Amino acid sequence: IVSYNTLIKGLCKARNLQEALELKAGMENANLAPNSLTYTILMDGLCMEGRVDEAMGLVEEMRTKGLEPNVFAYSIMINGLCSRGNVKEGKELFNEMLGKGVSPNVVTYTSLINGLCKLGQLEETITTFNAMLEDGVQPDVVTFTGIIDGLCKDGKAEKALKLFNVMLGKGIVPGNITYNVLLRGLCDKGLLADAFNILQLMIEKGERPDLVTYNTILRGLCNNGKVDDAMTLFRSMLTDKSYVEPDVRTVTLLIHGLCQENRLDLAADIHNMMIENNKVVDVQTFTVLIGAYLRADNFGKAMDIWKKMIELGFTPDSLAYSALIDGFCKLNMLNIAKGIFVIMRDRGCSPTVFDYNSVMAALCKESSLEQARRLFQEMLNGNYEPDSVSYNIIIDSALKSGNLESAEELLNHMLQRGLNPD
RNA sequence: CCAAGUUUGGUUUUCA
Repeated sequence: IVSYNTLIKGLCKARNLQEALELKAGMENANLAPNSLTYTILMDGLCMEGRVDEAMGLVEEMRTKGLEPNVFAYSIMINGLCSRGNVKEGKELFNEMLGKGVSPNVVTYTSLINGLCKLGQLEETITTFNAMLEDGVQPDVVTFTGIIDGLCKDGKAEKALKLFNVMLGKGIVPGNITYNVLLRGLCDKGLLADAFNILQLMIEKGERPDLVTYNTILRGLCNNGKVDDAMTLFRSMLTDKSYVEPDVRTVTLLIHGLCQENRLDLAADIHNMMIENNKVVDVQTFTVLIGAYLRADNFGKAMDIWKKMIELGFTPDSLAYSALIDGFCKLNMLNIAKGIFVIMRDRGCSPTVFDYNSVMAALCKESSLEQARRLFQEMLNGNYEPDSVSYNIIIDSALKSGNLESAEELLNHMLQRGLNPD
């Protein structure tokens, strides 16, 4: 049974759930009863693939086989639910486990807290955190890191910094990830000075900045008008062994930053340099450049880059087409944009709601309200779920044409679909 | 004896 479990674990890690599940069936056929470990491995594997319902099914199956779910099983399921935003059911499961007398541990609490935090439910996060303390479970570095990240993503970097200091005061040693999330939060708030202080603290404490650290800093520099410093950092990463080699994200971030400052030719030079040196670029890197050139009205250059991308054997994905569609819309080349819809379908990429929104917005701008409405209808007919942006566009166009009734009607549709107007 | 939790890149509307 140990060997079965080991094999199943390997298959799950390789995302080969199909075979993992078959192997479990195989054990059963061989009259070997899967134990709790077998179940939890599979449940975790299913959750990682987003198949949370099936994982829940396994919990039921455990019960029918007389195996009561243990703290591992509950923690995995609570994490599976919460990390996909289903905190409601996560909490239910948590209460169920309390009812069954299974004691949550630090992992269980941390999973729940993270789910709450990601939804920005600050008060309940604190309540749960306190409940954990009362329960005699001590938060560890992962718990703190999760909350710090939640605060940062909610735009509360100052609070996150305070919590970071509380953590230090408790003698908990921050890990690389802790520093990285905090750095990201501070950079996003424009608190670069604080970010660099933290970076220095990190180094002083003997934690080596990793690739994520550098990418985070580079992004912070770019987003705060310090692209030249970002360039310097990038060069250090390329040449200085005490740094870390840049990866495709580093390159994409830098190119994105340069493009936002309208330094397209420099961005393209760097991009070419990377290609010539066999460094990593991918579809996303190309997409940034192509989008930027289209926005700058440089249709020819954008097409050159697109061609180069194809020549080098990269397959454009849905977002690459989106960049084209959006670009052509902004250049008022709506017919071409619509042509891309056809082309991308041909190549197995479905246009997204985003793409429809781009075209509808462009149509509205040139006052082709009738066509915009038709496109909206086409979207509905094609089983697309318009999002609040779609509604904003189309309602805006109705208002512009003085058609108050249909604007109101659309607003009602929107509410029925549970979208919030703003 | 073997299972669970935290971080980095590209596209869309209006107004600021």
